[in-house]
Order: sequence, then structure tokens, then C-alpha cells
Amino acid sequence: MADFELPPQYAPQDVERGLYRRWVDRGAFAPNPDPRREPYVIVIPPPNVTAVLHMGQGLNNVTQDVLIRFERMRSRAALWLPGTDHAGIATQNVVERIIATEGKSRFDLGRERFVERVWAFVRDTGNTILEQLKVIGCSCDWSRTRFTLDPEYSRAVREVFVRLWEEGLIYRGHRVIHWCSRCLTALSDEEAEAGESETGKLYYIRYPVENGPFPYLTVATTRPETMLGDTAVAVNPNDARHRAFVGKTARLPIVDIPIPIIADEAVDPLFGTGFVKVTPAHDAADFEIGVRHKLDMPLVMREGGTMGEATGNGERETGRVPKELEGLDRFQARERIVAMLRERGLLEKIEPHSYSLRRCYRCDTVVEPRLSDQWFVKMKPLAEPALRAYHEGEIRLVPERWGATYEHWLENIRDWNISRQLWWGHRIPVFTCAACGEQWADRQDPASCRRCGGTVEQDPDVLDTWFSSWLWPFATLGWPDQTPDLRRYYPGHTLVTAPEILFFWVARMIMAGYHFLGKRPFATVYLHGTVRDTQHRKMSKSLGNGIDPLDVVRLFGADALRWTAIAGISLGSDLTLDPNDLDTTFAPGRNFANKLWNIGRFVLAQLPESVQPIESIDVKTLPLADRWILSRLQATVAEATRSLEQFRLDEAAKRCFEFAWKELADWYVEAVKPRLSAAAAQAVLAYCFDTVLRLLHPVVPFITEELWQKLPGRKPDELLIVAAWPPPQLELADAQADQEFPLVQEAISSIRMLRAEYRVPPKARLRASLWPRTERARQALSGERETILRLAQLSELAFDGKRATVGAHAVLADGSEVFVALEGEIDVQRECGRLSGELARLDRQLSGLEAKLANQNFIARAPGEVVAREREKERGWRDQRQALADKLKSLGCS
RNA sequence: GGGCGAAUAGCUCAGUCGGUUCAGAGCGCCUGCCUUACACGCAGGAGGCCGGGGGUUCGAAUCCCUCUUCGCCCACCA
Repeated sequence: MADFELPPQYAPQDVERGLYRRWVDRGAFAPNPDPRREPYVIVIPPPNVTAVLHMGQGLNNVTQDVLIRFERMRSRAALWLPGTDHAGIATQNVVERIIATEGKSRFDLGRERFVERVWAFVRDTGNTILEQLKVIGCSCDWSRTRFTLDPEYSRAVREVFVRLWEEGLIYRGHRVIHWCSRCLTALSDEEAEAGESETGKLYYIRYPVENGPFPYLTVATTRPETMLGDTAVAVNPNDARHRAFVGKTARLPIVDIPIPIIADEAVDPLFGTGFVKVTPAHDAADFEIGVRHKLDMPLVMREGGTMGEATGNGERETGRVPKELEGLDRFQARERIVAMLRERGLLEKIEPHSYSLRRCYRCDTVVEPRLSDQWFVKMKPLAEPALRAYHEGEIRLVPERWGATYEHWLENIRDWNISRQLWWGHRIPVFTCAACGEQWADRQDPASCRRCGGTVEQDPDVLDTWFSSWLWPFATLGWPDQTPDLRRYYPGHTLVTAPEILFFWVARMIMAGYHFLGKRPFATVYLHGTVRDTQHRKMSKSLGNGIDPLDVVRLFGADALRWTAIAGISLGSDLTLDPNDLDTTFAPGRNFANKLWNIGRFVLAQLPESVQPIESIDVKTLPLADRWILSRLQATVAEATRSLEQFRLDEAAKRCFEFAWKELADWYVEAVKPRLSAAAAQAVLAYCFDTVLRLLHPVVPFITEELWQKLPGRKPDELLIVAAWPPPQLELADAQADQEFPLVQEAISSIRMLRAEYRVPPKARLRASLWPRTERARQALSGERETILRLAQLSELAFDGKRATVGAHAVLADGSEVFVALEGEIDVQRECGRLSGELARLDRQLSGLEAKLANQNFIARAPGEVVAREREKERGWRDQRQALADKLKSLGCS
């Protein structure tokens, strides 16, 4: 008997913190330095420095932790590399909001002081989310924590920029990009998210036509305010209705200037009126038309989204914006222009129109297409190796279906706008000489022009935050230096992330990996689902339907959270949780932890100081229940291992749950209770519990570690986290036990059913008779007499070879008697009926299959393997048929 | 407009190659139980036209077509 007492309920709060500290203190999270160990590497999707943990990240990181703990126990040098992303726009926005409460803008502070302010903020709060990851048990190697703005990391970013520049893959593009008028920066195509379809208005506006076939034409637009920037009206060249207008001149209302009517293929004659107003500076498609027709491209909106002649960035005065609209917000301006048009009788009609607006992914402001000069990366050459890697199977997506999306994006890839008009981020290392105009990208900040010695100026913009995160798998390991870490831990193995950032991040990391190191960054991309509420809405702060993982940890423990995230989600599917009922949502995990705790409590109370190792026991001589549970354990090890290897984490978790609760606790523990003093029984019990704790450790690390350390024979410094994964080396599978113990279970269940059905009181003395139908069953059941008596709460048990019935005879407390008999599966007549029914069905199936196999068409057309499989099936059925027939014969039925 | 996914018990979801390991789990519900670990528990139970319709097949939750509903991704129809 152990000399300690455990409380009847598991209290996660009492153990989690201490255990985590022990793991850290013992350096358990660092990869094993033994060079013979094969590395296994996961790099964390770096959360934003400003982030606080939400369920989505909980799911993401717990998944990674399960994989890393699994591989660590499998003796690999497992490295999970953590870190954070500086998150350009997001972080800048947060700090801007903070200083706004002080009544200041970033412009009041100036660039240098503002950036210093952001750094101070990051130093203060930047570790929040990493600390929270510790609370949920993540076993990251914290000694290798990286930040995308670390000096070494920044060096990698700069190196990459300069290399791309030298390869001619970076260029200055003058074109229409997505512009956020609130963040005051350009955005990439991916950062301008198309949102929900919403109902807006389509305005039909008349433009007078000079000397045309008709005095005016009508254009349709959703953004009337952009008309100030129109430099043409276009029709489709094949549009017979409007052909006569081509070449004529329209008069742009309000601005009152002449604009040409041109023909361009891009115009869809079926949309609106077939006349399109062309605003090259504020619409990407119009820009293309403008280029083709060499049109002027005046900007009529300022960077902040107000109307006005824009200044700077190559824009010039055009006199297009009337005084009364000057400085007006674009949406107010829309109303005013519509009113002005109406006054002039030029507004034909307004129709409801449904479309989807693109919005800034950071502040949700409606994005404005805007002509400007930005830095772009040519993506085609980068995309090709990434595509090839997928086709050749060097990179695998799990689940596979995402491959199509990945391919489509890469095949249609567009150049990447990487400059942001922000202050927080990696400054673009492009330098321009004020004297001679020389422009180049440099690894070091030059003091003067490399050509003429004149003064140089650095580009004011910073890089897209994703331009640093796409280097994460190798920049975190010290690249561009050939560090030992880089050599050992690159390429990595598994990337775990949500499909939302497949383009933002995953595809780009693959491109960067091949381009800069010539090797894939990882072999497998595991894409998990999204966390949603019961209405299937994505959990988000703005919707207020989120669940704070830390609340869950507080209420139910980290293991309960982890259990729910892992066991509750199958490969690639979404995780639905109810934020209004945390108890229902997380109870299963908590209950399971408590169950484990109590199995542990029981086991520990029974076991002596030292237990025989299972290896020293001749398992073949053990009682049926022991052989059965060991056989089940062996199967569980095999299945759980295979499931984890295939990323079926839920299957692995559930299989172990099934073993621990249903097989070990419900059956074996109950069955073994009378023999607990036997050394062999103790050995089996200890071995089973020890092993299932190992299997469960990746999913529920805290409780398993806590219990495992208490098991007899444990050295004080032993930790489950670095213990060996259960090897399938012992031959514990026992086909006979697998067949016979279920008979015992069946008998017990039958009797229990009778008890319940006939309401036999628990205290009643009950006598049951069993009539096993085969010699083997008779042996098995006789051997388990004690178990049956105990688990079915019987006082007597009899066997009889003639009748196949389960019967029970009860004497109630008041002396009255109850006789119960089960006519179930062991009843001869019932059994005969059942078996002959089965035989008949099998015969039907068999004849169908035979017909199929006799069909020459099938043989000729079906693939060889299919035919082989069918033949195999036929053989199996024939054997089954034979066995059935034998059984029927042995029972003596016709 | 294209592409992808989902629909199975009251709820959240498993169900691989078409067949006796296919009607399953957890939660909830009902009936008994404080049986020498666990009431966060034990034992027993009820509850399903596997979204609708058609097809293939000896046989369909499973394969094909179609419809309905929901979700996601992509797309320069102003």
C-alpha cells in the first residue's frame, strides 16, 4: 500500500504549474542533443506580438504540442520553435489607438519616437501570448524563441530583399493597388479581403455626348464619387448598340471636361448599360484600359479617403475636384455628387445592387483602389518550384483536398506588393542618391552614394509583415549564416496551421524555402479547421462569441481544454464549441481526467513499493482477464500509434480513452479486484496503467505526468514527457483471450440486463445458470466463475451443457422468489434461427458475388486489384459460411 | 460566376475498400444504484426513412446523377 492519499477529485490547478516548471527546469523541451537521434521540427505559426490567446490558437498550438510530444517520446530530437511576429499593421494600429487616447497621432510623435513607443509596448506586452501557451502546456523550446524584428532575423529579411533585388525580382510598379485609407498604407491582394455580399446601389448617370448619335449616354457605377477621375467612357467593340458612339466625345458632368468614348474588350456589354466610365487611377480594371489607351490617370481622392487633388507620389493638380467637395469624406462625397447630378437632371435612376466590398484585413475599412508606386516581387519564378514540389509529392497537404486550392493560387499567382506606408516594420533597404539618382538595395546602410558619393536617402516605407514571416522556417535558425541549428533542423517536418493563411504564409514559406535554400521548409502541411460557435460562426472578438482558453483552464484544467480540442475534431473539420455552455463543452475532458485520476488512485493504493516488470511474467499462464487486457493494450498501442502517424489525432485520443475507461477501468479493474494480492495481477495492472499514461501523454500531459511519476519503481528524476513511447515489442496479442473474454462480458451483461429488467434488488441473493453453447465457451465461462459472480452480483452460478439459456433466480428480501430467464443469443432455438438467417444472407451475398466473378465483362473491365479484392472477399465469405454451417451442426439444429 | 466541403440520435460529431466488427460515441434524457478508485461515478434503457428524389448493384449511410439547405475559398462585371 502506498503511504500517500490522493483526493477523490483531480484538481488541475494544484499540479499544472508545478509540473510545467519541472519540465522547463529539466530542459525537457529542448531537442535531445544526441546526434544519432533523428530530428523532428515544427516551427510555430508566430502569433502577433499584440495577440492574446484565443481558441483558434489554442487548437493550433495544442495540435502542435501533441505531435511534438509524440515524436519526442518516440526518441526523436524534437524541436518546437516558438516566437512572435511583429505584425506591421496590426501592431501599429494598436499603438496608434493607445496614443490616440492621449490625444496624439503618430505624426505628432514623429517616426522615430513612434517606433520607440511601439518597441516599448512590445517589450511590455509582447510575451503575453507565449506565456499563455505555457498555461495550456505547450512544450516549445523557449530558449530558441524568435521575434521577426530581432536583429539577426532582420538581417535575414534584408538579405532576402537584396538577393531578390539582385536577381531582378523586385521592381517598382506604378499601378492601382488596394489602399486602406485608415491605415494609410497599401495592401497586398491577400490583405484586402472580399467580405460578405452586401446590398448597395447602382447609380445610372447620364454623360452628355457631343455630336453623338444620341445627346447623352448612361453609365452605371457603384462609386459615383470616382467619376471626378474619369478620363474616358468605354464600350465593348462588338457592342452594336453603342458602336456609333466610339470616337465621339462625352462631357464629364460636374467637372465639365471632354472625355473620349473608346472601345475596349474588357467591357462587358451585358452589365449595366454597356457604357463604362473609366477611372484609371481608382479602379484596377480601368487602369488596364487606361494603359491600353494611354489615358490620363488623375487621382481625385487623398490618401485619407477624402476628396481632393492628391499630392506627392507622382500625382498632379488637375482641377477636377470642385471646391464644395474638397476635403469631404468619400462616402459623404458620394451623396453630394448624387445630389448634384440629380439637380442637373443627370441621374437617371438608382437600382439596388449586390456586390462584395474588399476590406482591410486589419481594420475592416473599405479598401480603395488607388494608383500609386509600390515595390513588387515577381512571383512566377518563385511559384514554379513550390508548385513542382507539390506535384512531385515533396510537400504534402493534409487533408489533401486543399491541394487544389494551393495549386490554383500558385498557377494564377500575381506579383506581390511588399511595400507598406507604415513605420513599424523592416525598413525597405533601397537607397536613392539625391545627386545622381542611382538607386540600389544594400545589405548595409551606405553613408553616401556608391557611384558619385552624393547624399543618399532610404526608402521611407517598410516591408509587408509577411515578407518577414515567409522566412520563418530558416531565419529562425540563423540563416543566412550556416549555423549548426540550420544544418541540423532544416528542413523541418510538419507545419500546423489554419487554411486561412495558406496563401499569406504557407505557400510563400514554401517558395522561400526552395528559392533561398533549395530545400522544402517542411514535408507536411497539416491544416486544421476553424473554431466556431453553435451557430457555426467563426469565433471572434468582435462578435463576442469567443471562449477564453484561460477561462477554460481555470475552470476545468488545461487537459480538459486539450482533450476537447483534440478529441472533438476530426481531420480537417471545424470545431464547434458552445461559448454559452462551457460546462457541456468541456465536461467530457474534465470527466476523463478525473477518471484517469481515480484509476490512478485505485492502482496506486493497491500496488506495493515494487512491482514485477511485465517482462518477467509468463503472460501465457495468466488468467483470461489478464491476457485479454494485455492483448487489448497491445492493439491500442498499435492503433494509437498509427493514428498519430496519420494525423488522426482524434482517433488516437478516443482509442486510448476507450481502453482506459471502457476496457481497463470498467472491466479489468473490476475483474482483478479479488486477486489484487497476486504479484502477476499487480504487474499487469501497473503495466497497463503505465502504458496508457504514455499513450495519453501527448493529449493530456499534465495529469498523465502527475500520475506516472507516482507509479512504483519510479526514480525521482524520471519524467513521462521524455519517457519512451510504448513499443510494440512485447508479444501480448492473444487471439484466444480476445475471443473468450467477450463471452464473459456477454454473460455478465446478460445477467445485468435481467436484473434491471426484472428489477432484482441489488441486495437480493441471485442464482444464475449459464448454458454455454460450445466447449470453448464452457471452459472460458467456468474459468471466470468468480468474475461473473462478482460483476453480475450473483450468489450462485451453475453450468449446464444441455440447454442454451441464461437464467437467473432471485430471492428477494421479503422472501419471495423471482426466476428470470434470458432467451437471447445463447438460446439454442433463437441461436439456430439467428445463425440460419445469417447463413441465408451470406448465401445470397455469396451467390451475387459469384455471379459477379463469373461475369466476363467484370473480369475484363475491372482493374486487377479490384478483381483480386473481390476474390479475396469471396474466399473469406466461403470460410465464414463453412464456420456458420459447422456451428449450426454442432448446435444440432437442422 | 467558378471551385471545395458539409447534411447521420434532442445537441456536438465518428463511420476507411459497398456486405456481421454498420446504425456508433460523447453530452443530454429515463430507471435503478453512495457495489472497499471515481455521483466529474456505476449498471441498465429509450431515442435514427443516415437531408429529398432518382439511378448503379444480389446488396447503398457508403458509389453516380439531381434537388434543397448551410459553410468556405477563388474571380477586375464597373
